[in-house]
Amino acid sequence: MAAKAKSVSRPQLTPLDALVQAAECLKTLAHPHRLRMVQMLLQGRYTVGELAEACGIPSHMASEHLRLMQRSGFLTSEKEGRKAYYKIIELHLASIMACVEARFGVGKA
Amino acid sequence: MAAKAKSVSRPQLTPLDALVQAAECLKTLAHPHRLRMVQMLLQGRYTVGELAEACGIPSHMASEHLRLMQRSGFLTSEKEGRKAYYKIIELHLASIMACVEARFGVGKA
DNA sequence: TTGACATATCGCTATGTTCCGATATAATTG
DNA sequence: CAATTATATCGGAACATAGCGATATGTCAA
Repeated sequence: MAAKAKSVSRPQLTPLDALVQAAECLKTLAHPHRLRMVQMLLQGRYTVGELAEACGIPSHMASEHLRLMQRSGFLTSEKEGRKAYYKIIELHLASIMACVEARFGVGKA
Repeated sequence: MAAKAKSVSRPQLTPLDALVQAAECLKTLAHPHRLRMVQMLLQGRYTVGELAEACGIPSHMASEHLRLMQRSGFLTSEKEGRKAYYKIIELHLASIMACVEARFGVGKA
């Protein structure tokens, strides 16, 4: 099967089901408050309340964003007393956030 | 004071309005067919029909995805006869796709 | 135990997105 | 010119998501 010129120059395509997963992860990330939370969590451990305050949202909404990211495998949480600390477990988030910061600035922009 | 890490280690936050823009861009990217199109376009120039076929969707839907990405400043198009060639103009897409491929594989995964 | 606090969950509404058929425009071919 | 091809746009149905008040759960302090 001689194929068309194209099939020669496209050895580098990600399979569709991987792209479906990738799209879901990007969708999870694609929210300003969730981006802020990820950015903070890449620098340390924070509670729901701290993240909520930094985003200027009620803490029950921060809780929902965090739950969503936890379901996507981005985060995990540890309870300490009545507080819940979240932290990053998906290490690729660091490089993706670096890309985002390279494009959209990191404070000084 | 015991340098509660926090106030000291927090000079690195992206302003909220930049995160709003970033979230919009990520949302634009967060679709499997659009990821496929971007991945292909990072390797060359393609027409609407070629991209549609690679995604297995009707070309009028490819056209909509492409228009969306054009509005987000990712792409531009050039008409040649009755065909329309699209190509990447947002160069940061290369590094973001590299992150995505690092996490989700690029064919061999 | 009572009350305040921190977090989590539920139900609802408003809004947005995806997909699709139908139709429109524009270039090429016969 | 009419028919075909390639792309673009419109309108609507199905579905998903964001945000919010109300409420629930678990923890601490007095």
